[in-house]
Amino acid sequence: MSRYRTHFTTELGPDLVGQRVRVAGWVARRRDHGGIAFLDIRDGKGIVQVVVDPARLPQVDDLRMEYTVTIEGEVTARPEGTVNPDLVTGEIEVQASHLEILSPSEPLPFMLDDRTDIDERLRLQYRYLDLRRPRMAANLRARSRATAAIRRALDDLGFLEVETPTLIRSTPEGARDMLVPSRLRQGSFYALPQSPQLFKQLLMIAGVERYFQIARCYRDEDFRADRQVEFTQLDLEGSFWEAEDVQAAIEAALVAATRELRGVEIPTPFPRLSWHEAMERYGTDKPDIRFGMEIVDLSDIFASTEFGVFASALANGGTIRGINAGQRTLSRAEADALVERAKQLGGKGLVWMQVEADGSLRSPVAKFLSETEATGLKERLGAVAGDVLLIAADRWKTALEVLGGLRNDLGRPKNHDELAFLWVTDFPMFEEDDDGTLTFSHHPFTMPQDVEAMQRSPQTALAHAYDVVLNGVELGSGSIRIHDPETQQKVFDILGIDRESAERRFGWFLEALRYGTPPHGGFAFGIDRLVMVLQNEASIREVMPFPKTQTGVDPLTSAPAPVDEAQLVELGIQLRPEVAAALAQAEAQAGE
RNA sequence: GGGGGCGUAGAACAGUCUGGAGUGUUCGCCGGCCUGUCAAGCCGGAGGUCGCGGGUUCAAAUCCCGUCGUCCCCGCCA
Repeated sequence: MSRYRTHFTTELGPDLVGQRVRVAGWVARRRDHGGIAFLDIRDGKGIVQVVVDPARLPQVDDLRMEYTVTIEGEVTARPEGTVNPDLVTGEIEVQASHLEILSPSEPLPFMLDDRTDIDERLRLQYRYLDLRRPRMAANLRARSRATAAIRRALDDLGFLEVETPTLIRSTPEGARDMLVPSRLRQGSFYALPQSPQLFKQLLMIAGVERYFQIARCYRDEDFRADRQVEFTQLDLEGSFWEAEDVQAAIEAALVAATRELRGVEIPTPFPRLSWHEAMERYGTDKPDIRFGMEIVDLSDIFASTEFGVFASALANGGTIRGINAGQRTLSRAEADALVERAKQLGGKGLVWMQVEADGSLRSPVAKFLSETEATGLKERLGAVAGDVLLIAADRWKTALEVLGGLRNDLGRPKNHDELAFLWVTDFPMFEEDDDGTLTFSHHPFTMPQDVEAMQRSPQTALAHAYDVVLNGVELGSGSIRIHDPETQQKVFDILGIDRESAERRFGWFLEALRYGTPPHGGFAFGIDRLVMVLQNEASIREVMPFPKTQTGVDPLTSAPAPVDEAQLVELGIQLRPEVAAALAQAEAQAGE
C-alpha cells in the first residue's frame, strides 16, 4: 500500500465498501463528540468523512484545522439516516484504523470557507490558504479546464502553438510598456510585450499559417476590477484569412471553453453589430445586450425647442438622446447622484423626468417643455406612468457615452447566469485626440476597409477590425492586417509617422513585409476575463492565482521592492535624487 | 492625476449620524463535558494601539485636518 494515499477522496464510493484504503489531505473540520470524532478530510479533489474512535487513536485529540494527515481505514456505508447528500462521497465514510499527522498548522488567519468575505489584502497575503477555499479551488480548476478545452479545439483545427519572446523592443504606441534594463547593454531596455502582435505577424510571414499561443501580456496602466498589469491572452493568427475565418476560429475557442465550464452549447455565428450601431443603440463599443433600455434619438422632437440647453446643443451640432430607465421611483438624492454620474462620464449634465400617474412629467425642466415636446418624448421612449426618463444633450459621442454608462449602471444584471456573446465590427480606423490629432483606434497594422477612402477622409474611414464582447465585457479584439509596405506607409502617413521615423521604429518589420507576406489576420481575447464571466465572478483577481492589488503590490511577496545598490550599478542605473531621497525616508520610517 | 466607499479582538460585523469607562454578536483560539455529527452541541476562559499622526473638547472609536492601506469609478488601458 502506498505511503500516503491509495485513492483521492472523490474516488471513494459505495463500490469500495469493505476495502481498506488510505487517504491523505487536510483536516477541513473536526467534529469531536468525545466518544467518537468525525473528520472532514479534504484533498485536491474533494472531501470525505472519516470516523475516528479516540480510544483507539488518541492522536485525534491533537488534530486542528488544516493539519495534513494520512489515514488508513475501511470504507463503510453510512448508517441509515446519516447519508449526506451535499457531499459527493456522502454515502460512505472511512473507519480509521491508522492516523498519522504529517504536519501541523498554526491557527488560521481566516476561516477557509466561502461564507464570509475576507478583506482582500489579507487573502492575497495568505493566498496559499485562500486558494484552498472551495470557490477559489474551483476557479483554479475551471481555468485549467478552459485552457485545455481551447487547446484541444485549436489543435483539432490544425493550429500550431508557438511561444514568442517576452523580452522585446519597446514601441511607444499604445499602453505604457513595462521595461527591463539590460545588463549587457547598459542604458538599453527590453520591454515586456503588450501582446505578441508583431511576432505573430512574423510567424505568418514565416509560413506558420495557423498560430496560437496562450500568452502573458503586460500593460503598465492603472488597475480595475477587470484589469491587471499582467494578464493572459489566447492569441491567434491565420494566413490567407478573411474576417470570417478569424471569427470562426475565435468562436470555436469560446464555444469550447463555454461548453467545458458551463455545459451549454453557444450557437454560432455570434450576433454581429457594427461599431456605429453599437454606439447609437447602447452608447458603448462593448454593449451588454442581455437587456434593453436602448438609447433613442430625440433630436427631431426638440428641433425648435425653447429650452435653452437642448436648443444650444442642437445649434452646436450636437444631439439629444434619451433612455427609458423603466419603473422606478427617483428620490431627489438619487436624481442628483445620476446627474453627478453623468458628469463623471463626461457629460455636461443630465435631464431626468419621472412620469407621474396622470402622465405628467415631474422634472426640473418640465416647465420649459411644450405640450408637443412632452408628448413626443413620452411616445418615442414608450413611457408609461412610473417610468424614469433620462435625457442627454451633448456632442454625439458624449451624449451616447453618458447614456450608455447610465444604462449599464441601472440595467445591468448582477450576475453572469445568462451569456450573450457579440461581435462588434467595422470599427473606425482612427480616433481624434483631444488636440485634434489622429491616432489609431485598434493598432497601426490594421487593414483599412478602403485605402483610397481612408486617404480622402481618415476621420470616417472604417477598419477591418472587430471586438468580441461577452455580457458587456470586452474579451478581446482582432483585425485583418496590412500585408504590404505601401499600405502600411499610407496608414503611418495619416498617423503623422513619416518615412524616416517609420523606418527607424519599424524598419525591420516593414522589410519583412516585402518578402512575400500572405494576407493574414488574427485575434486575441483575455483568458482571465473569459473565465471571470464564466465563473460568475465580479473581479478578474478571483480567477488569477496570485494577482496584485490596485496599487500594483503583491502583499504576499511584497513586490515590487527596492533592490541593492550593487544590482543597479551592474545595470548602469542611478535613481533620480528625489526618488532616492523618498526611498531613504521611507526606509528610515520603517526602521523606527 | 481626480471622485467615492471602507479600516473596531485572529476573521466577519454592530457601535460613529446625536462625544460620556473598550460595550456587544457570530466564527476561530485555549480548557472541560459529550458515541452519529457534517457550520456538531453544551459550559467556562483568554484575546483590543478602535489603521497611523495631529487638532477640538472636561472627555474622542465617534467631531475636524492630514496621512497610510484597500476596494469601486473617471482619466489612462494600440
